[in-house]
Amino acid sequence: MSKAMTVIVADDHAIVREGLKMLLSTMADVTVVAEAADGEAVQVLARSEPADLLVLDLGMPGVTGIQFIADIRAMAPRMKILVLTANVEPRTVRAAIEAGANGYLTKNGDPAELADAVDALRANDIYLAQSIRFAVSDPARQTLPSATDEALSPIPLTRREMQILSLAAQGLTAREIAERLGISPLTARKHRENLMRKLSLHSAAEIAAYAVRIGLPIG
Amino acid sequence: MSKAMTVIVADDHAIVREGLKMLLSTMADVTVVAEAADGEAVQVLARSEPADLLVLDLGMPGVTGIQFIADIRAMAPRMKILVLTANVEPRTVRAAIEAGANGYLTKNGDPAELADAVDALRANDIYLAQSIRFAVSDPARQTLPSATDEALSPIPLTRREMQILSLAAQGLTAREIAERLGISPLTARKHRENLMRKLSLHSAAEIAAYAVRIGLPIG
DNA sequence: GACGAAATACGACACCTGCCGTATGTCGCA
DNA sequence: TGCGACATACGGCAGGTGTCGTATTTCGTC
Repeated sequence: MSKAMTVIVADDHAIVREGLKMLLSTMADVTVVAEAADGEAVQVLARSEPADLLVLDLGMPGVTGIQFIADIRAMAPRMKILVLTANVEPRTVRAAIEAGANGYLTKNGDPAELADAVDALRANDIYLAQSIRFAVSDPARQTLPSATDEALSPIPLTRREMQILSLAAQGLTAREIAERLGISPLTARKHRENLMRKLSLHSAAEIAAYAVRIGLPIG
Repeated sequence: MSKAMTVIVADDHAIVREGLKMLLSTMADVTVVAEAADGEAVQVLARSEPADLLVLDLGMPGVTGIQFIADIRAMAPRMKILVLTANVEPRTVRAAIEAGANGYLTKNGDPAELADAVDALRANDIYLAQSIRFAVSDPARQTLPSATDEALSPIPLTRREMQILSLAAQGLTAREIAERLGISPLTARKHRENLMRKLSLHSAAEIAAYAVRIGLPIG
């Protein structure tokens, strides 16, 4: 019927990309036209050759969380974004959708859901993995994402805080972080302090555990 | 020529399993006969229905590192073990091989390596991913793994150290750990010190990241 | 141009950490 | 019986952390 749907596959693991490509290629009217291994490649593709669909692993290097989705959404407003990640924190799911993602799959889910998700997105629906559907379906949030922004907002971190989170997660001290970013150790410390308050974390260990769990780039 | 090679695919992400199965099914004489999503399932399969090959993701829940490989090797001595992980620490690669793994692939590597690795293992060779080959090829380690045990052995932790690792990973201080275990804070501290030396970790953050990455129960 | 958000920067204080010692009791195994 | 591994326990010291302040500059947006 309609012409083939073009897809960009973005995941830092080549083996996972290959698996996704094979899974997608079994679907009718789906063509994988490009792949990306880091956030920058995704941005370049979104700007120069946006496809109909982007399958995006949130744990990639250079993909600093939710803000990245909003950036891609801004670059390629008509491209569907299907987030694929191991992360199942309700907060992140909500935030991803509000930032402009059209679907959210977990790596633990039934692989058949990938096909369902692609179909749903093709029909301009939003698709959430079975296992996390409850997270967004609570009655207080039935309104369209475009409406409420400031309500229970998904703890937005600033760009700087995102950087500090990533570096602190690697066990770097405030001084080391400051050196890498070319700022004062006291400033690095203050950024960390702020992000810890936002995320309700209380130690370096909790920062690291949190970062690994949400699949932040650790390298 | 020969009969088909039976394979068990073990990864906690269903989508990755599915991708691996598709990749493997494109190879001649390879049949995926089972899959597992956690360490326990792998052990059950190894005991009851060992296959010719186990493709094992080291990052799975219940797969507590190197010791797990040795256990599987003991349960099914004739089953080839192909380790697949994002981890590229030379130490881990060496330890995995010494514990009885027959191959080591990284998730970042060229997917074509999977076929190469399967072929190599079928021919009773050991296969290492291109990107990490240097790690084990240093001349000082050319001896057979069966010979040297005490040398750089695969980092055994005592029961107590395991407990402390788990608690420290949650961000607990020495005092809090001591309270939970009913021992002196100074003793808890010493246990932590010892396990850190064994694992070459140097901060609470690294402990937490390590624990989450190897899938320790996080409480 | 005015306002707010973000980024920058500094200080103080109690506490914890990572690293270095040492020492004693228990238990298994050769 | 004795050796070695493990668990227990204590202390010092330099440095880092977590939490509380305050203050200036830069930047986007209304």
